[in-house]
Amino acid sequence: MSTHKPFVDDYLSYLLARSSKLVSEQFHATVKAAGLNVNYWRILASLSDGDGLSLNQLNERVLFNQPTLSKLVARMESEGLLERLKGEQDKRSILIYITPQGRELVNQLLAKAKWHESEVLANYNQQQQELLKDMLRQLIDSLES
Amino acid sequence: MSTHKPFVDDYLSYLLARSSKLVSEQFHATVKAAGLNVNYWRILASLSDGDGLSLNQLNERVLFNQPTLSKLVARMESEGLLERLKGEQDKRSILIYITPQGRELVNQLLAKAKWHESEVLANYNQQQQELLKDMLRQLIDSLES
DNA sequence: TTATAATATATGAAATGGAATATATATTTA
DNA sequence: TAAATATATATTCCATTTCATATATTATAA
Repeated sequence: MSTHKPFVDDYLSYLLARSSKLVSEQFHATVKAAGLNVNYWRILASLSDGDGLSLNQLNERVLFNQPTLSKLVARMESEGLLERLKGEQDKRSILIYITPQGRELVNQLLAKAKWHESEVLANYNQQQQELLKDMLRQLIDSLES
Repeated sequence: MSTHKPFVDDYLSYLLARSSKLVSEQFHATVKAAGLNVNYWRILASLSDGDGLSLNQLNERVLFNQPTLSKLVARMESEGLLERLKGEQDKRSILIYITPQGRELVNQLLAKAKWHESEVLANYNQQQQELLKDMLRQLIDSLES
């Protein structure tokens, strides 16, 4: 009998997809309990440290595709979580801001997200945690260019 | 001016989602060029090292949700890539096998996938590559239990 | 046993996502 | 500057996914 390691268990893309899904899905329960859908949460979290991004800039962070993000942002505006303002210099662009209501929601969740992360990483010491994140950031940088 | 690090750039779930998406999307062009859609590829890759899994078992690997996988598998059968057999011991279950045609497709892609992975990881030495994968595997294990 | 609960998969209606394209504005070129 | 090209966002239409539930089979309990 073969002790051959399954393809997917040694395939980086699979390991990333699987870990990503497992980590984020655990947190989804919390997100939904706060009355948000997951895409809304991703958008708000991406804007949380500085809004006024254009749709394009926001999309570079959240990696949806453009029509999807366009529709999501429109819905979120109609639900009072975001505000869209036409760009001053470039009138094609639309700049996206978090409303006070959206801010309140995301602030609650940011704290919970950090707490959840610390649970997920409880088995690693501080140095290992940084190492993992650094490797991922490096990977992302190399793929973006 | 603040040099504060954006929330998402230090948030594990985001780093995983982003790296996962970037890595897999790069490879999608190859998958599509082979005439496959991405979900088909994931399913075939997950079965490549041992088929005859039940729908449930397969779903534990691919992490779709059950109706989605059920429909995908049905379509893939109708397109000649998979075969579905009713389970012997448990007649509720359905066991999924790759057809010769599906096997041929996936074999081509498995080789290309490994090559792509080596490109993605070119900046890391062998030891770092194993370290990254080990950390991800550990993370997955801890989340599955 | 027979009734009850649990499990594996399938199905249908509604929501969502994506490809192609439209619209509006900006930039470049002749 | 006028025309052509490029860019940012929106919209339409269609395929796919999801939620809820149905069906079939198995396991458990009375």
